[in-house]
This record gives sequence, structure tokens and C-alpha cells, in this order.
Amino acid sequence: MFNLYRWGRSVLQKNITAHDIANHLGISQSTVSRVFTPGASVSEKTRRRVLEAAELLGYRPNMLARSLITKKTNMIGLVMGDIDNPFYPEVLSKLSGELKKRQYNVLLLNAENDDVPSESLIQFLGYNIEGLVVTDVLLSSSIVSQFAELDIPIVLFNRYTTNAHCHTVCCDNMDGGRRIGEYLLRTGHRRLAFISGDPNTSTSQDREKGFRDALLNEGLHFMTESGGYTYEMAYEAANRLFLRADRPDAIFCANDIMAIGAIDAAKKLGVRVPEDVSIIGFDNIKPAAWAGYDLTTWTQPVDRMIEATIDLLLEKIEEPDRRSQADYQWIKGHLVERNTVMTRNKND
Amino acid sequence: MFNLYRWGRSVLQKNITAHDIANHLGISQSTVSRVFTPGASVSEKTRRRVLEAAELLGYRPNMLARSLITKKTNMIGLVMGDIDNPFYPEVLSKLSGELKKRQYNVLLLNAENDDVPSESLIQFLGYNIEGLVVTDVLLSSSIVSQFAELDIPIVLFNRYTTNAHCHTVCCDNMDGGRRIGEYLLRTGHRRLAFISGDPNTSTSQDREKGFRDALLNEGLHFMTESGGYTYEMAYEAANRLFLRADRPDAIFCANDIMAIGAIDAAKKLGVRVPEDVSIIGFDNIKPAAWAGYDLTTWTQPVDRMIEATIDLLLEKIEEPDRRSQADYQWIKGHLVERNTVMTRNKND
DNA sequence: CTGTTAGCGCATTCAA
DNA sequence: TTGAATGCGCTAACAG
Repeated sequence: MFNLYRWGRSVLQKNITAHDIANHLGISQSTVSRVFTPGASVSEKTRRRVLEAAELLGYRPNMLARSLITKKTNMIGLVMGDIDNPFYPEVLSKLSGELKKRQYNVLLLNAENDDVPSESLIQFLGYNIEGLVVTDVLLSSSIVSQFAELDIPIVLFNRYTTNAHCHTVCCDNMDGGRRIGEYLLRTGHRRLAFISGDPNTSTSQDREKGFRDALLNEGLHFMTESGGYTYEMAYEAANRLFLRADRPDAIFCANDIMAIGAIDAAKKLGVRVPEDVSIIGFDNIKPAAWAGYDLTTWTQPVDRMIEATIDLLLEKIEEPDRRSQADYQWIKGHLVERNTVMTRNKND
Repeated sequence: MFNLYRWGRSVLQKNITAHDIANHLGISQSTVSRVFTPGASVSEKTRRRVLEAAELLGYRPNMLARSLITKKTNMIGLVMGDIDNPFYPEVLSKLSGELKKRQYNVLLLNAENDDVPSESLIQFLGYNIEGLVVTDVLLSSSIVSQFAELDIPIVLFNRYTTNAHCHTVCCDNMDGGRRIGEYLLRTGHRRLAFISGDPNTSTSQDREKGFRDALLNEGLHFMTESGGYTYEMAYEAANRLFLRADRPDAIFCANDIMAIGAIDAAKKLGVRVPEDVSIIGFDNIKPAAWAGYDLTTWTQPVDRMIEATIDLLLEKIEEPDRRSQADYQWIKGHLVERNTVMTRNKND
């Protein structure tokens, strides 16, 4: 009889290989491999024996060796931008969760202050990641072309470029901005202001552009301040706005964090929200729902965006020629009415 | 002369290997390998030629093949608990950043609601991760022993167990709780309350225990409510507290999110903070500093905790016998005084 | 259904 | 300093 010690290896050995199992069972290594290869043909009996021995000895196929041959690592690179915005941890968590459901693992890279470390991305290539998701930042074109040459798909989450190799899943920011503008108009606001995020980002630009379009239809202009997507800068920006002679009756902030900063600034100055000024945000992060703010805002449909991201990415990976998914997807959000906007008398 | 096409491969070829470079240069594959192996001996001249050709052809060593031999993958597994608490995205981002500085990459796994997917962790073993960092959750002992058998170190961040194989880097929660208790006593509070987090977590338990110790020294008891580490539950818990006949004059919440919920509950009921009730949190997350809350709280020294985590983990990985780092580290935080606690007249 | 063989791309002996 | 040879652990033909 074969037994655990027959081949001079103890149960406590660290690296059990398919070979060990094969020897232990007196079968060939490739048969063992077949048991762990979906779709390979093995008799039910040997399958059971192998599985049993594997369980006993603690065998687990070595993904690295496997990947070396199959060229499938099941690893996806994830580049995270602005983690300070609570919107993105949510994205991160859901994205990695969904990816795991589909058998993919996430190799993480965080890009602090818009500075995507190119060398790390190149390292990722060394690990043979099969795809890349990039949230809220842009990649250098040199990096993009390296990925392109290797046919590794890239999906930009909430960003877009004209670079043909980058696909995009994005909240329809223009639409959001426009409909927020229309909403503010419809509720009787006339002295409007916009606090922008980082002016270099398409998210901020598009929200502003949509907003402008809506106002232009009514022949209205609006004041602008820069809030850099941070609480502190938006707080200051709002202060400047409130101190103006023609103080706005509504402020649209390019994200919720800034809207919260604006609300706090208003409180400090004794400007009442929404009686004296309406404030509206964008993202619908958790704190927006807190009783202390109760912020009217715009929802980014995270779940649908993530679903689209994954469907797009995995289609590119698994059936590159299928192209059933659009390469650029703009997903519309919707208004969440809470209590920071009030309807005004148009003859105010 | 050799040229790019001599070996029938075009510049656009997808997978350039060390062999390709070798052929292109008319040298051996092992020489090419040496150029990319720190400490190997290659003449300066060939090193330059190889590097040049590599650059030209876009060669990059395949980490998988390399790891197969060296047993070094430079990958660290990271299990993230409660990502809803803004404290943890910060940890995530800093941890992965520091790890990258030390040449390690992060394989991510997020554990939603305390449910660590064991199969995913076992998958991680297949990828030959070299270490595991676990934030704010606990692992099943069966998983831990599998890691132990393979000598893969585990560092628990903000959790601890008696399991010998798990090392720990933790904010000294008992100390924090105690010193918060002492602070509240010193500032004249006598009717104290505690809103706990998830009662199963050591973080909540220890903060409560320290708090109790401080009060016991003065022979005081305190009211307790459960806030489950969420804004909503803490809001309700605070409501119950405020409606009692013996309404507390100070509430210690086991984290900032809950303290914010408590503040909002107070506002809603017209209970003034800090005039009628003092509120103190734990974590010092960003929103605690917002003007709308201006929360007095306890800082977890994130940077030092992360540094300790990495030092500990990498020592276990790189020089397992050195043991210069303590296996269990409790790091003390400190009070951040803002405006939700006021000194009371002891004869009130 | 199973065993044999041949690599995947690389680091690492051992000679030269 | 370099090249030839070997094998890490595995999958994928190819026979049988």
C-alpha cells in the first residue's frame, strides 16, 4: 500500500505539488492536473481519490505555474483615485466584490493626488494582469499604449479620453448638471452659483457644462468658484459667495463633500439653508443623508456603473471579438430630493 | 549585423522573453537573466546592451515565471473589514502606498459585514502571497492554521486573538477608553453613557472596558446603549438616552460615525451640544473636523500603526528569525479637543 | 480515460 | 564573466 510517508515526505511538508499527489496515489501527474482543470475528462473514481488525497495533504494548484501556461492569471489591476471622497471606497468594495464573484482577483494601486505611478503599472504588466480598471484618474498615454500593445483592456471609471484603447463607464455628468440646472430653475432660483471640483477633471467640467447649458436656455449666467473637490476649499469658496452683494440663491456643488462644506460655511455665517440659499450636491454619499445635512443631491447609480464596468471588461478579456457592450457608456443618475433646496417665489 | 527582424519576430510581438533579447543580442538567456537579477555578475558592457535592447523591444521579466523559482511573489494579501467607516479607506490607501514603496503589491479582499470569504483566502494561497494583513475582522481558525502551516505571517490590524500565529498591531483601545473616562470625569461629568459599536468586536469591548475602569475608580457607573458602529443605530441609541429621566451629561461613542449620529440626534431634540450634553468619539475621521460637528475625539495614530504593521510583517517575511519587532503591538493614541465637550460645575 | 512528452519564462547550478 | 543544462509546478497536445 502507498502511504503518506512512502515517498519520504511528511504530512507537514510545505509545498505539496501535483506530483506528490500523483506519487501518493500511484497515478500520473497529468491526471491529477486534469482533476483541477474544468472540462478535462477524468473518471469519477480517480477524481474522488485525487480530491481526497488533495484534501488530506493540503494540495492546492499553484496559480503561478498554471498561469505561466494558460496565460490566464485571473488578476485585474485596480487603480484608485481620490479615496478621500467616500464615494470611491464604496466603488472599490463593490467592484472587488463583484469581480471576486466572477473569479477574478484584484491587484490594487492607489494613486494619491492624481499621480499615477507609472512604474507600478508596468510592474502590474509583469504580473500579467488581464485587465485594468481605473477610477477617477487618467493614465499617461505612454502607459496606455503599452497596455494596448499587449491587448490588455482598460476601463476608465468616471473618466474618459479620446484614446481609442481606453473604454469608459461614466456617470452622465453633463446630463446630471443640466437636470440640476433645470431643477433649480424650475424651483424659482435666479442667482445661481457653481462650486467646481478639480478643474482638470472631466467630472467637474461636464457637470458644469450641463449646468451652463440649462441656464443658457433661460439666458442666465452663474457665478463660479473653485472648490477643488475638498471640504475645506469649498468652505472657503462658499464663504466668498455668501459675502458678495449679489449673494446666490442657489449653489450647485460638483460633489457632496463640497456641498457639505458649503452648508457648514452657511451655518457659520448665519445664512439659512434652504431659506436663504439652496444647496445641491452630487454623488449621494452617506453623509448626505445624515440628519445634520439632509442634502438634496444627485445619485450616481453605482451598482449599474459597476455592473457595466465588469461586463465591459470581462467581455474584452474573455471574448475580445464579441463587442456586445458599447465601448463608452454614460449612465444616467437621478435627483434625490431632501431638504437643502426650497421652492422660491419667482417674483422675489 | 543583428537586427530586430533577424529572428523572425517583429517589434510588435506581444510576449518578449529573455530568450528573445538573448537571440537578438547573440548572447545566452542566462546572461539576460543576470542583468535583471540583483547581485549577479555581468560586465558593464553587456548590461548596457541588454538594458538597451530590453527598452527597445519592451522586454519586462515575467514575475510569474520568476516567482516559480525564487518563491518570492512580492504579493501581500489585504483583507479589508468595515469600509463604511472612513477610517479604513485611509488605512487601505496608506498601507498599500507604503507597501509599494517597499516593492510589495497588494492583493485585495474585502470582507463585507464580518464575513471573510475563506475560499478567497485559500485562493490567495494559490497565488503564493507572502503575507496577510487583516483589518478590523477576524479569521476562522482553520484559515489561520493553513497559513501557519505554510509559514505565511498574518498581521491583524486593530484586532487580536490568542492564536499564536496571528500578530497584532492595534490602537491601545483600553488606554483610549480609560483616558476618555478620566477626561470626562476631570471636566466635571457625572452622568455618563457609552454607545457601543458591534459588541462582538474587541475594539468596542476594550474601549468600553477602559472607560469602565476609569469610572470605577470614582465609584461611578454608566448607561449603555448599542450603536452597532453605524450612524443610524447610534442616532436611535442617543435618542433613547436623551429621553431618559436621568439624561446623561456626557456620551462616549465607540467611534466617530456614531458620535456624529448622536450629535444629530441631539440637535433634532433640541438638546444642545456641549451645553446640555458632551459628546466624544473615537478615530478622528475627517468629518469629525467639519465645522458642522467639531467633534472632540481620540486619534488613532494611523501612520505609526501602519509603519508598525509593515515593519512587523516584512520582518517575518524577510528575516523570520530576527524577531526584533514585538509580535503584539499596542499603540497609544491621544485626545483631540474640539468643541463637543465642556467643563461642568461639579456641583451641578 | 490515462500516461508520456514537451514546454510556459525564468533563475541557478556548474563548467568553462 | 559567460553559456549550457536543469527544473520550478503546471497544462496541453498526443498516443494509447
